[in-house]
Amino acid sequence: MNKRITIKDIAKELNVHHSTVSRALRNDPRVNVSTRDQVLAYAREHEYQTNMNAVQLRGTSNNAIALIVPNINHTFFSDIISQLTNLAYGKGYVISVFQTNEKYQQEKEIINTIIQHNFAGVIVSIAKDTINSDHFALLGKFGIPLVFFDRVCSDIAAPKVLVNNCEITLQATEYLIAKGYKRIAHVTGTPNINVFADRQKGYCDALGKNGLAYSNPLIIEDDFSIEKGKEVFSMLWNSAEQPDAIISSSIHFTMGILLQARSFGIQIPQQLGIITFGTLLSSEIIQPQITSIEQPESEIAKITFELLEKLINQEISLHEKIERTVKAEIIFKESC
Amino acid sequence: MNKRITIKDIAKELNVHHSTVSRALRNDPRVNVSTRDQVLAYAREHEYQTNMNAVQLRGTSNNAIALIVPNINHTFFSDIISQLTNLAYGKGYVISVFQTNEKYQQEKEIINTIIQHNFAGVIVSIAKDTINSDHFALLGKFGIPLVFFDRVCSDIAAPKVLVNNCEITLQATEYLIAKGYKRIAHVTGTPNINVFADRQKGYCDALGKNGLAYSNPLIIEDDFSIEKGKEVFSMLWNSAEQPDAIISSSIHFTMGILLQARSFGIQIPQQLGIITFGTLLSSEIIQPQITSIEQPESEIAKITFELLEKLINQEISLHEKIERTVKAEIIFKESC
DNA sequence: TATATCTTTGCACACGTTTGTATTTTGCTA
DNA sequence: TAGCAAAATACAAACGTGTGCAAAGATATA
Repeated sequence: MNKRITIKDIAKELNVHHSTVSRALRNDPRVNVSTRDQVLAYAREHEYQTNMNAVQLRGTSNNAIALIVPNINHTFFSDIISQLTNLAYGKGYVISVFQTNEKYQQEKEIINTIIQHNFAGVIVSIAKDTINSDHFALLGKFGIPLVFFDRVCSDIAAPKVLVNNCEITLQATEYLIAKGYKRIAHVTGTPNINVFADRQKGYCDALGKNGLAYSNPLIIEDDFSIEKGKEVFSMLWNSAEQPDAIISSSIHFTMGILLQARSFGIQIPQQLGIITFGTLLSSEIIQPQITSIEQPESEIAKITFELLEKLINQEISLHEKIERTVKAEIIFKESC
Repeated sequence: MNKRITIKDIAKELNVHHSTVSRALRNDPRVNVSTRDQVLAYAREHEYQTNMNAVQLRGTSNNAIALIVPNINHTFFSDIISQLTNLAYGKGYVISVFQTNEKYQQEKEIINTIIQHNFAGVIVSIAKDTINSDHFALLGKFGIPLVFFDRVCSDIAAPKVLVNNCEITLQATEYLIAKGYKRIAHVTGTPNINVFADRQKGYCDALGKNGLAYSNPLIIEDDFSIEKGKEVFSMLWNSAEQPDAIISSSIHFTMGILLQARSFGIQIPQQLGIITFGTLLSSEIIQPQITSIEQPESEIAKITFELLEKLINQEISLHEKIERTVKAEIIFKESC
């Protein structure tokens, strides 16, 4: 394990001042071509690597972006992580991914870490637990650019990239109504999060518009898992308000519902209509094929990254109240 | 946007030397309790945050770990990322995730970035493209601890966490043979990678042991995708060597194969037996249920992290040639 | 009261880099 | 060849922390 070589080492070896070496490495025209070539050659030869901690300490630059998501291993998020990582790589940025596990406390500590490491910018989709938003305000105090996507904090001034959850859920619900379904259940997440609040609004609006009263027992808010999906479905199916259709906010829920419905011998779409948010690796593989609402992950990633970049380059300001809404799409299949 | 407050600011305000503040913040017993409390109070009040760049520049510590994977949005990897992130969080480390997209060039540049940022350690699963391993050797030269998992570099001295790919594929193949299948195809990845070389060896060994000659046309090496799966299956099925069973190294391949087989009206398991590596969100959902080989992601993550931690704490050395092999498991279902 | 011991604080330097300014060297012109 | 501008290099300070060592102050011991 050789000690790492520094700019000063090169300077000493070549009998020049280390400032000259610094300039040479950055191709400053002020340094003589021959000495520059000498420096570059020596640096390459001895595998010189910039010490970014020193660079960043001076405050000159920082190419690290932090990405905070509730769960890395949910398709929606891992797709976006993947896309963002590639976008960032292309622009010379490095992305660090953080996972909150839906916990407010973790989110808070992560924000502290980000401030301490002086990240150039932050991209966030907030945790379910998150009620207080002081930690995001803190980022602002330290002048660290911030962009929200999907799950946002309404009371923080920062660009937001949203999905048209309300609208698309309204459309999906009306589609079910048009198909003749009457007792439509909505299985979703906590309305503390804009995403699920919006979907619930769309759902309720659709029912209202079509003269169907919505009854609380048909709205279920819970944590996403296949097991919960099974439980929830059993409960719904055996209740007085037995639904004839379900809109599910999570593919995990949907899996559980499908499995349980199958074990009950329920015919889809005849006895039960289903529309789900999200998708499997290949949705075609499931019989019957499920009508789903697909979110444009790569578009979200692209817009989000562009906004953060503009924020970093000060082309836009945190206080401009920018909101971009991208359109989800209903993929019509056989489940309703 | 307030300028960020530093240790010196606190010192000036409280009329003490900044070294005293530094010690106070780290709970050094050498500093008087009352001054320490004063410092802590002031720091909390004014939202002081350590500047990690300065700390790391001094070389005292670094709590950032880099994780390099070929693809973030493959279940196997996103599961491991998720697990590792949680483990690291619990121990006060921060994990940065990098994605190579299976490209050698990107992997190389990522390694440079890691060296430049002085990461405390690196966890890697290498890209398909990677032939040369000099960049990993470079990490060693800079004294940065390194652990490989799953896809490893055999010629680099670093701990490796492996899956018993050869053994489990042998078992799976023999299982198919025992079930009466005779022309077993193997659809897999490039043998440049140990993972796929091992699986191929297990497959060939099983055939050999059971007096079945293996013919090249039944071994397909390609990049993973559903489309490729479809193509490959069409090709196989229409070839002279039409297989009666397939072992697939990728769930993407398997999806393609299943879809194509279904469109051909092929009966599973009667006309075609299938065993696949990997799993869907819920494998039960597919009819018939597919016999699969499941890898213990959380165990891999756990062992990998423990090894890296020991390396960082110098409890073990890079040259100890540590190899841990974890066991995959065949989940028997209806597809053969 | 003088001396020894312990507690608390201050001082100065180091980490590696960048950058404004001063200084030296070079090349050119009169 | 003196003089001067231009080119090249050197110097020094700064970023924010941590730490060995010295110094000062407080307390205890003889």
